[in-house]
Amino acid sequence: MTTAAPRRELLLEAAASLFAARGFHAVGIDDIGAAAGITGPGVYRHFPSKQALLESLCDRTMDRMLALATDSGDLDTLVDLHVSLVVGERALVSVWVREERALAEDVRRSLRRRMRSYEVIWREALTPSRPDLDSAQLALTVGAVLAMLNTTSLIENPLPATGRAVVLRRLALAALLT
Amino acid sequence: MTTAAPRRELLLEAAASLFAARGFHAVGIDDIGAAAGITGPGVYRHFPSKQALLESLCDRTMDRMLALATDSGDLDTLVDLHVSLVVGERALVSVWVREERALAEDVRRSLRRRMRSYEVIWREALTPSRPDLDSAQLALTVGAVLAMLNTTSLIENPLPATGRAVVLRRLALAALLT
DNA sequence: ACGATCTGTGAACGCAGGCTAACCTGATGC
DNA sequence: GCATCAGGTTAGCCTGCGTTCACAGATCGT
Repeated sequence: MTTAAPRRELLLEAAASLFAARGFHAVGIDDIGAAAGITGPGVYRHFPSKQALLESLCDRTMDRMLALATDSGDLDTLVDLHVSLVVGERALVSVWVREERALAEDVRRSLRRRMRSYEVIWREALTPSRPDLDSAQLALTVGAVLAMLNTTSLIENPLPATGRAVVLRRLALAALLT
Repeated sequence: MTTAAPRRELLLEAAASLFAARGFHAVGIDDIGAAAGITGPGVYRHFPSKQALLESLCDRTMDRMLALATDSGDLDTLVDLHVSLVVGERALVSVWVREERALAEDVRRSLRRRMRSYEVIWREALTPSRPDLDSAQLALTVGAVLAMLNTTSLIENPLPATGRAVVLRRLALAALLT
């Protein structure tokens, strides 16, 4: 399964699950190293700082989201892909959602810009279905639905992944199109 | 307006807006004191620790939510009241949503228990309208919709409060009832 | 008058935790 | 065979920041 994963990747995975479970500030460098099989300072052979680790994770999340967006045009598959991302990569998404603030200002701006362009794609996909909404209402609608899907990554629920996906997809489409 | 507010209250308001704007860990005791008109250590005349400040804020938020829930029975007014809380007390809600993790374990458990009882009220109000959902689906639906409303407190949008409330109300009802 | 209490101040303490320094080692290339 | 380097290790530095301490004015009951 995780055979012969390069150390750098191990560190990212370890950081993702630790940050998701306990939060950025509550996790020490030593914890991250230990979870990847080395000691704390060893981490600095692969990343220049603890923040850089968080940056890589958030960047990666955003990369995946934007990749989804370029793949497909209509709203339906947009929702589908986003839901599958959120359900499939819970740790990554929840870290991005909750710890974005711990990033340096410039990195945050860059991330927000990319997020904004993602939202624009959603708005454009939604616009034809909702001529009743002005642009501010459209923006709030898309923002709220995306927030719902994203923060769902940290809700605990007995449903298996496929069940979650079905419910979320229905919720999102109902909110967007009703 | 804020004439003759007792210092303790000033501190809570200052902490709320600072935590909301910059995050718990990025705000120092000195900042909080300064925003309330005193120096850092003076805060300890009113609160035993920085965490206690956060606890008070989260407790207060939860108090308000539970107060709403007991006031009214049917889903429609439940949504209405929650939306008006979220729109009216953005700082309080966003602090609770994002900084809950910084709390001590026992306080968190207590808060979660109260939140859970709030969600149960929502589920009971929703159940008659949705006989098609089993209990896990119901729980996820309610959790997702509440998460949407709550996290909306940190979305920036040109719409005025009333406009926001209208959109959010429609989104929530659509997601819940469709 | 006058202690007591409440609320505020400046100075300093303690310590957690991110990061650096110095050293070690096995693989690799020439 | 030996220099080099990637990738570890342990020990320790150092800064920020939450918190405590000793003290100073008000305000107040008696």
